[in-house]
Amino acid sequence: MGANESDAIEPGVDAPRFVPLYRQIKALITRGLRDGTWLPGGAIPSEMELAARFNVSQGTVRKAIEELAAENLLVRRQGRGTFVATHDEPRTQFRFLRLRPDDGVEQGFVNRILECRRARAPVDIARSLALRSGEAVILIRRLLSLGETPTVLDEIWLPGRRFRGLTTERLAARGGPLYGMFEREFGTRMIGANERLKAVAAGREVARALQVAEGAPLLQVERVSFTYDNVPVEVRKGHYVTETHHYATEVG
Amino acid sequence: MGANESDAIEPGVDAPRFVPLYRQIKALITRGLRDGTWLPGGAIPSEMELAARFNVSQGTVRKAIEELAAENLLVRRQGRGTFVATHDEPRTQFRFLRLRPDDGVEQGFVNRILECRRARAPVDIARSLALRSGEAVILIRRLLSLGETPTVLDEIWLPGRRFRGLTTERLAARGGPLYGMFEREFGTRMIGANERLKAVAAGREVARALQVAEGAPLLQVERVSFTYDNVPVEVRKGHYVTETHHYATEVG
DNA sequence: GAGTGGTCTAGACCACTGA
DNA sequence: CAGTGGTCTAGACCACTCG
Repeated sequence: MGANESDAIEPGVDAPRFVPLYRQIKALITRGLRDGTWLPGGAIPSEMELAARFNVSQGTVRKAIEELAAENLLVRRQGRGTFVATHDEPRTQFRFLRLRPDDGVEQGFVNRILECRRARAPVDIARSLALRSGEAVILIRRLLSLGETPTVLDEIWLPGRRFRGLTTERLAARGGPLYGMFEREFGTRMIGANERLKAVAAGREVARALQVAEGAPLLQVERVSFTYDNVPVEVRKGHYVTETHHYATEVG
Repeated sequence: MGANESDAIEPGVDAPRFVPLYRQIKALITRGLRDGTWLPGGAIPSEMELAARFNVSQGTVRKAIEELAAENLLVRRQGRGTFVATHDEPRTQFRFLRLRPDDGVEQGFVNRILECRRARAPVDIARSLALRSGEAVILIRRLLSLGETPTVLDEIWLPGRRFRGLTTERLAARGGPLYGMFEREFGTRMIGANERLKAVAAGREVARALQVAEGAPLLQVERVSFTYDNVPVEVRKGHYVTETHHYATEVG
């Protein structure tokens, strides 16, 4: 007998002996998403059509799509179709910026780009992005303000290859959320991220940028974001002022 | 045909015009969990038996169970059965205490009860617990340490009715996680919680208890936990030392 | 009314566990 | 080997959207 010809799932450390059909279908759909066959905001083919195309039953396609919808890669809308999730929706943005006003009255952030330049990856960034130390990266520094109040100072590291051509001008030209622009202009869609939070005392530089006293308590947020197949594509080091805001999350 | 006899779903503000069968089955199973018909760690009846009991197909029961498993109320184990989730498992504890060592080397916390007494609910606690201001509550103060290093100072508020008879002695007698004891001894299982995080400067009392300098940055964590049907049953105000640890979470 | 996703059923067979 | 959950199929019908 030949070797296992499944190329849908990479073997990993513990090669599973059995891969259900719907997982293979899921991998095929994921590939279409990654490749840009179907674009963010657009519809994918109907269940019936995918079932015919892959030569499986509708129920099998459905199970694959249900998992992708649970992972926020797809959005199902009864009567209309199944759509590729996009960052150009307020709901999605809320999921990625967890800072909320204590009094519940939402206000929009104003985004100011302080800097955007090419650099060589320091060791820690390189490790997080699965690059070699010294490889080309892009560094963005930006400030989010509420009205006149600086609130979030971010330092964003991106792999140079994937974001070639990203400049301050392009960032300034495009308002709106960064992740929306990344998926439109660079074909890189952020799927999720891991965050590590600490309370720290404001250093001199950060304190000045955020207009707080040196030594003031700040929420430090380190994020590693990934795209399809858990490939890391962004490191973000943020400092949040939590005087009138809090970081909201759910556990359980 | 008679009127719709479903008493499984409460109408809510927007009474849904259509409630699928599997949701009604889900509500019936949830009731059994809430009532203690099936206890944490124990098995619920098999899919076939539930299908027969409720007079629906196995597939419908399966869909109800799948949702409950996705919400971490049930745990499915192929070949063995479906079990009621319990806090007496390390996996579950990790989900509720998000503090992790920076270097990845896990260490167990030592739990010391500083105080446990009856009190009257302040306004904010009362509101969070859906009590009237001044109603009986239990206040626990406790310290989690890593070796000799105090790391987490918690102030825990519980509704007096539900936790009648909870004393320092009972807390001390039972080691292990609080939530495990709550579900065993008081029949109240914590399902999930919302947390609000801020960076704050240590006040005098807190600084002394955590052996840090007054004004040192601390991670303040305010938690409201709920049991079945989203009923709030605990308010927790914590201060975390994040010198060598971080709060880990996922976004997306 | 045509087309989409959503529900429900019935049955066959597979993967896994434990006695 | 019996019993459990897991997969896959096929078909019927329902709820919803939109032209």
